[in-house]
Amino acid sequence: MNKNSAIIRKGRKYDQVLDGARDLFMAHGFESIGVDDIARRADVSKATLYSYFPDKRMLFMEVARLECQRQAETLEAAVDVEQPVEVVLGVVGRGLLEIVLSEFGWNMFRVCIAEGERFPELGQQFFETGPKILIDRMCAFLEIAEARGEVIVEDRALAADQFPELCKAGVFLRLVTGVQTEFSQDEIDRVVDGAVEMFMARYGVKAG
Amino acid sequence: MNKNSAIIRKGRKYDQVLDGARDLFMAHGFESIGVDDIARRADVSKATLYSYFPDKRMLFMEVARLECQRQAETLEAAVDVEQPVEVVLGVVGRGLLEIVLSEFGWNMFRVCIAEGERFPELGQQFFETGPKILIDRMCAFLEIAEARGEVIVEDRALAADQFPELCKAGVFLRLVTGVQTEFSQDEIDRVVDGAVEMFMARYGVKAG
DNA sequence: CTGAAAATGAACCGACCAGTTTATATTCAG
DNA sequence: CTGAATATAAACTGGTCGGTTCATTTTCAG
Repeated sequence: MNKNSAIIRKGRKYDQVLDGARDLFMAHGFESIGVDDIARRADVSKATLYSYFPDKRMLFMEVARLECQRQAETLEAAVDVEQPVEVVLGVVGRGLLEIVLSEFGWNMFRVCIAEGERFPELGQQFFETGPKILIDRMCAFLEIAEARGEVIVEDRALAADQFPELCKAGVFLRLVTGVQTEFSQDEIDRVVDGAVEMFMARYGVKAG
Repeated sequence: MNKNSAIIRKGRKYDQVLDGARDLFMAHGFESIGVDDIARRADVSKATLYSYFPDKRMLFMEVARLECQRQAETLEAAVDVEQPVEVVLGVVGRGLLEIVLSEFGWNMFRVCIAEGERFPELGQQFFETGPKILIDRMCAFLEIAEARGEVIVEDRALAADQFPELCKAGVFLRLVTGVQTEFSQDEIDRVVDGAVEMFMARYGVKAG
């Protein structure tokens, strides 16, 4: 047996636990899932679970960290900065909405907010490993686009905050309040296209 | 003693309970507050409390309903639709941010999301009595403004969703994740003014 | 003053759940 | 084969909290 595996991961069933936890947490949030549920789902004893993770929170944070990372990488891979601004924004917007509307995005958000005062580290970790990355990339991209003469942005940080928010217009609030839980591709296109149009109207350099 | 008061309100200490509940819920959210805490704060016995409200949820929903109503009225009173669009939007934006950043707004939101799956009615009630009202008024105002020739808005519902979202750019996410909890007037002005500028760039009718 | 309605408080119930312990069983390297 | 490391099941602890009950006291209209 390869010695590295024992060093890198702390035991044979480490990933099993993580996978089970991810499934349940992402589907039902944090509080409504018991440690017993996770152990059962992961086909692992509770004692084993606690031999890997000090407590439920830490387990959740690890799940969240990994999942955020995965989502960020997926979105980033879909972007080609060589494309015109409108195209890039469209891709980013649609990708963002996909995350926001996914089981993961929704539950991640829910837990961050719900548990905000009981463990604040989570919300901050989420922001740093999720939205923050998007905003940073957005800033960098706007700089490139400005160098290409496609846009003029005085306050880049503000613009980078505005676009993602614009993409969630109408969708996010209805989602989190439970007023609407399913969104058609048409609805998504309408809001993303609307966001791109608005963004370009404000920052785009006129044709020519 | 006036007979109506007995009919309208169900007992002498009804308001006492409501007030105590509001204070605690708005300051600490839903789950972290116990029914015993509320009874103690309201100077009322637990049994009395339960003689007015069937359970903790219903108590919270009533508190939420009243508070939403109050906030909506305050914001509405501050608006003068006779003013130019830019001015009205500025007032609305600043008023909205004040609500969002307040103890009430923040906790209201938190609870809606946190308890979303345990009692969905709350989120929906919140949406209907809060954001929905703003959006509706916004639509109506855009129609008026368009009649005055100040703006041209093809998709009014979308625009009415976009503006409030734009006002929260950068602020909301940092707030709920706990990354930033205090916002200076300068920061608020920057984002609201940015929102108005962007909105006018997209929908405003050029000078003249 | 009086009697019904309202309020009290304190004990109590039952459910839930994170985390621990223990005695037993399985795995696997050497 | 052996023994140390790891895993297991299940019982147990300790605490929280929503909601109920009831015998007693307070309030207040008529």
